[in-house]
Amino acid sequence: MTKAALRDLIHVTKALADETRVRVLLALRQQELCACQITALFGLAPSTMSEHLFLLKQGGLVDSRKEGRWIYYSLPGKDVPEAAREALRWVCRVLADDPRVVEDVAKLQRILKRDPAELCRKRCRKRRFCL
Amino acid sequence: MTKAALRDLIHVTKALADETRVRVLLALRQQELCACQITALFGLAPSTMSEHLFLLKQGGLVDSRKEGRWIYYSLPGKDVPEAAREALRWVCRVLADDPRVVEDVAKLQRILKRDPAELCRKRCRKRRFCL
DNA sequence: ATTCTATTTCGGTAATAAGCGAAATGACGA
DNA sequence: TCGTCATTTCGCTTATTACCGAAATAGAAT
Repeated sequence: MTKAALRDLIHVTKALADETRVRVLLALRQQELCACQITALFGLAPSTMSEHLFLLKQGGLVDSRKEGRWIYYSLPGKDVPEAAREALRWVCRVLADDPRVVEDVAKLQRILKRDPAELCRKRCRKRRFCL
Repeated sequence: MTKAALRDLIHVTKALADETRVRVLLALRQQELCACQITALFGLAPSTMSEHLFLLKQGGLVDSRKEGRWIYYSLPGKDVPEAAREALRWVCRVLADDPRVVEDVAKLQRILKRDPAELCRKRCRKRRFCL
């Protein structure tokens, strides 16, 4: 179809070849999340998570939307590139019941109850803040 | 479903996160191939290819069968693990028309015309033999 | 304008992975 | 048995990547 399907696919598989990144995708199933919420969910440095999100975006596995200072990430909509669409369905289906992913969802519920602004402040001031 | 779906899936995605390895999978669509044929196809050292094949096997993306001194690799049959089945269909479908993959198929035709024994001898004696 | 603040970019370190050649393994043939 | 040969394992080097903190960027609020 497209000319460089191989390169595109490798972008996708490299993006998926890291535990943190696939867990991010699973966390986005229900709603979009801002970068600080994702960062809080996994307890990594903001810079680290930013790089993970860049790789996901490069693979076409997430969309991002800027609103004020916040950047919201979400699973891609109808414009999802071909190489990524099936991969997303596959990953979400295979991992839906994985215990780690279930834990992540529970923790995410707690994070969503908090004010994102306050979350960010805590997160960015004192590093390694983890709910 | 299974307990450690996440670990299994990462094995699959890491196996797929390398250009050589996905090209090996595509080359196996039509027929099983022995290790020396695969090695000749890509022009890598036998030890390197052996490690690639190990990773593919670890991800459940190939089966292997020993016949005498030769080891034949093939796409997995009905016993393919859940984490790998859909991934295989996805990769093969997305890459079917990629120019590099098409080249590989053409080169593979030439390799299949040769006697595997002779191929192996050349390949293993003088390293970097490439058809 | 200046100060906060959410995110990204940069520089560096430690862990992981791809590549090779040499040596080990295991099966066949003389 | 002994050598031959296809493949794998091992030790090593180089390249890539995950991670961090510090600095840079960009948007909001004062």
